Amino acid sequence: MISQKAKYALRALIALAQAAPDEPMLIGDIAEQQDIPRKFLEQILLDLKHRGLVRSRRGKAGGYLLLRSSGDITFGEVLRLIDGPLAPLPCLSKTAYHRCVDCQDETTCHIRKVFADVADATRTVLDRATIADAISGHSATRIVFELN
Amino acid sequence: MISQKAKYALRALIALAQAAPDEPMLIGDIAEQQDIPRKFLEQILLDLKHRGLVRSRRGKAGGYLLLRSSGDITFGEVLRLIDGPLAPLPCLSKTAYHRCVDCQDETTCHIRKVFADVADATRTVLDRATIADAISGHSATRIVFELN
DNA sequence: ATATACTCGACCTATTTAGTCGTGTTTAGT
DNA sequence: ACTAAACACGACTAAATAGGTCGAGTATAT
Repeated sequence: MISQKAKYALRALIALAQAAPDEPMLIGDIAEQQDIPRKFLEQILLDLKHRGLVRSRRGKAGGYLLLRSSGDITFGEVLRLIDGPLAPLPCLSKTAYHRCVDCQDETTCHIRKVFADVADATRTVLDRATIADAISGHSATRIVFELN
Repeated sequence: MISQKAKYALRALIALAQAAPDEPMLIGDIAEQQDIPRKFLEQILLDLKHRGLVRSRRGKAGGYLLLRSSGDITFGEVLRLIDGPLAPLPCLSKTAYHRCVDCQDETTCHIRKVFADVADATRTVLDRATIADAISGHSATRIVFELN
């Protein structure tokens, strides 16, 4: 399960992508439109800003704007920044690899091989799906499963 | 990330599958072989027993045995029983569906569509991969990704 | 000036995770 | 029947995470 925070982040980005491209959108407006606790959303947008996904303007006529194109922001990127690595095991993360604490031998680990397939699949889907895709309802990836 | 508990459960099942088919294996032996805290493992094996994956014999010459064939126990089943639903959103779980608390309209939810692909992929992989597959190192599913 | 709006560290509560403990019950062997 | 071996099981605990909230501060347009 992804965190509530990550859901909020994605919904906020979708709201920004749907807003007028050059008029900043207020935190309060995003919060109300998307039904997100306002103070919590402040925190989230700040994270997104620090990571360069959005920019902000303070004071009157301030608010938030998408800094990059909605077709250029992937679900994978957002989830990694809010929830951490996508991989089901730390030893399978490409972006934040570290050994499983109690792993005796990674090359022969029986469960690792199964989860490598899971990691691969989720990474592919989430790193291809953009905010723009989500809005259009168009899926970026078609997945075909074949029996081995 | 899957929980430590689920990893332990999978490793314990793998150990049982690799043991002599009709001689019970001691909790202590599984714990030592797999480097799992013994008391914690007791709890886990009890869960697996209540769900019918293993059976136990008490007293001298007691221990645990696999109740079903290792080719019949899937990773999906084990993960669901230890960690709960596989789906990344509650509204995408086939086994434990429930509405996202703050969802305004499920049919038009933009993030749901993307995560539906993720859910599909992980379900497919995990519900096909068995304990026997894990031991043999043979992958049950080949996944092909196509651009849409 | 001043009202508006973002900034940001600190704080908070409930739940979950990862165990541990101790007592009880069952069983095989003598 | 006794006893040692082994599982059963509810209760307990510490630390981390999730999901927020608070309040003082800073920038900006008018």
